[in-house]
Amino acid sequence: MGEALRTEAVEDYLKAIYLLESAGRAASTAALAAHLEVSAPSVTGMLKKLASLKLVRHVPYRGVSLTMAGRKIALEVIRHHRLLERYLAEALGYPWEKVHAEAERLEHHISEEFEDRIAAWLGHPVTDPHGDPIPDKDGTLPRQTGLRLTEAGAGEAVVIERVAAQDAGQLNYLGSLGLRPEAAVTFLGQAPYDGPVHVRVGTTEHHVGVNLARQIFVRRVASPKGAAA
Amino acid sequence: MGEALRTEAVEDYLKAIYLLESAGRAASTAALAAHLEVSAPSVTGMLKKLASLKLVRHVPYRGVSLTMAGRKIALEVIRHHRLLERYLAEALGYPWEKVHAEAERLEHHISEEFEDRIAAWLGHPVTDPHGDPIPDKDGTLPRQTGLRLTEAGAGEAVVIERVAAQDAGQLNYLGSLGLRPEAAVTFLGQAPYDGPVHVRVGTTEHHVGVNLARQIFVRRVASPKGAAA
DNA sequence: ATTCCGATTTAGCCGAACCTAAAGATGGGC
DNA sequence: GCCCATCTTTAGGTTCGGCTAAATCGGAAT
Repeated sequence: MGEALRTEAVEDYLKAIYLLESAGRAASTAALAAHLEVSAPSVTGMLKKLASLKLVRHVPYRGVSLTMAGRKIALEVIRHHRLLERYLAEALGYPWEKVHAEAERLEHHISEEFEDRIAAWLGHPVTDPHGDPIPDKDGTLPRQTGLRLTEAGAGEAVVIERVAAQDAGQLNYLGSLGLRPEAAVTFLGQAPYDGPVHVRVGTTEHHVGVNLARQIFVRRVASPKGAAA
Repeated sequence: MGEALRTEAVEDYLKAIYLLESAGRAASTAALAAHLEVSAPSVTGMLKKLASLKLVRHVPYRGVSLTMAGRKIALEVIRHHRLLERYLAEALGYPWEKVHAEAERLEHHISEEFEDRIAAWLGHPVTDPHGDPIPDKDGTLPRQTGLRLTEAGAGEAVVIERVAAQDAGQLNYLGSLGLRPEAAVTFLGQAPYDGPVHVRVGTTEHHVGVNLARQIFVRRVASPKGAAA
């Protein structure tokens, strides 16, 4: 006992709590209900169960936080998810906007052996196709250093590190523009009053709505070979 | 509605009924209970549900048979299972005695897109690693023509078509002897009183217990290049 | 300090799929 | 033709994870 309680629902809740926590947002009942598409009372009920299992700390009316044991499970599920996304993209040619849904289905059902085999096949990657870090088997995560594209200096050359958009249509659109992890782009600036963001990819310029652009995280690039003054 | 009822349990029952039917054995409550590792009353309950969904015909105290709708679902699940087995073996290097357990986990959770992509990757194979036929997308099955190894004529050259053993240890053993689908072997004969079966694989002879040998299905081979009188 | 609104929890319920214990059907042996 | 062992179903109950409706909490605004 202790392993028997790892139902799909339990794993889903722990993952959702982890993702909310790591996005800086509070893991409130309402946020979890929205994330998991269940009613608020269902969330309360499950949180009480998770607390009794010592997987979360639950302060009534104040939300939850993961215990070490809960975080461990969450990271295992996230590792499965992100490895699967990467595998689906690389081994089976899935377009990046479709990998999430399929990985979501499979993440609870793969064995440790499957996990190990796809990780080895992929060469133990550290990020998924969206640029999100893949937790190590022992639960350590590569540090994300990025800033938002919109926070770069005007005219600055950057490399896309991560695209946080979830919607398949948005991802497909960004992909068609070449705005995906590892792409080198130049942030040209932003029109006033939350206007569109101007960005150069290769030789073409694109305008991207602010809300979408804010989902793009980049890292500064040292100097794109001999470009410094 | 009509799709919503395809729970994992429903799919498992339909698959088990199909496999029992196609093995010639009656789909009795007891047989299903043994196969699915649940109690007999649980089976009765589910059969009533399946009957109300028009997926099986249930004559109380007489067992069940699949309707067309039920057979369709069973074949879809079996297609998933066998495609997965093949994919795990070929794409990820799983040994054949391990593919069954992993496919069992995943078969209910892959999307149609995943099914299509692995089928294409494999080149639309018609058998799984055990030699069992993979149903087509429209539900048609390649016909199995084989006879049991023990039914071949003494001294006859045959090709293994299918290995029906389920146990991982047995499969591992047979594999280590080279007794796997597509292997060309010669049936040398059988010791009296249900004694071991003698078979030649390549240049070496092996003795295999009758019960295990009876799980091996073969097809007669025309003439192994210039071997005829 | 009081009110009020939104967020949360409690209370009570449902369906799916399992279980055990007990009752009922079937069919083989005599 | 009857009896009995075996198989199957009925009866009643559990757990899990969801739901709605109603009560309650807590913080923001007056």
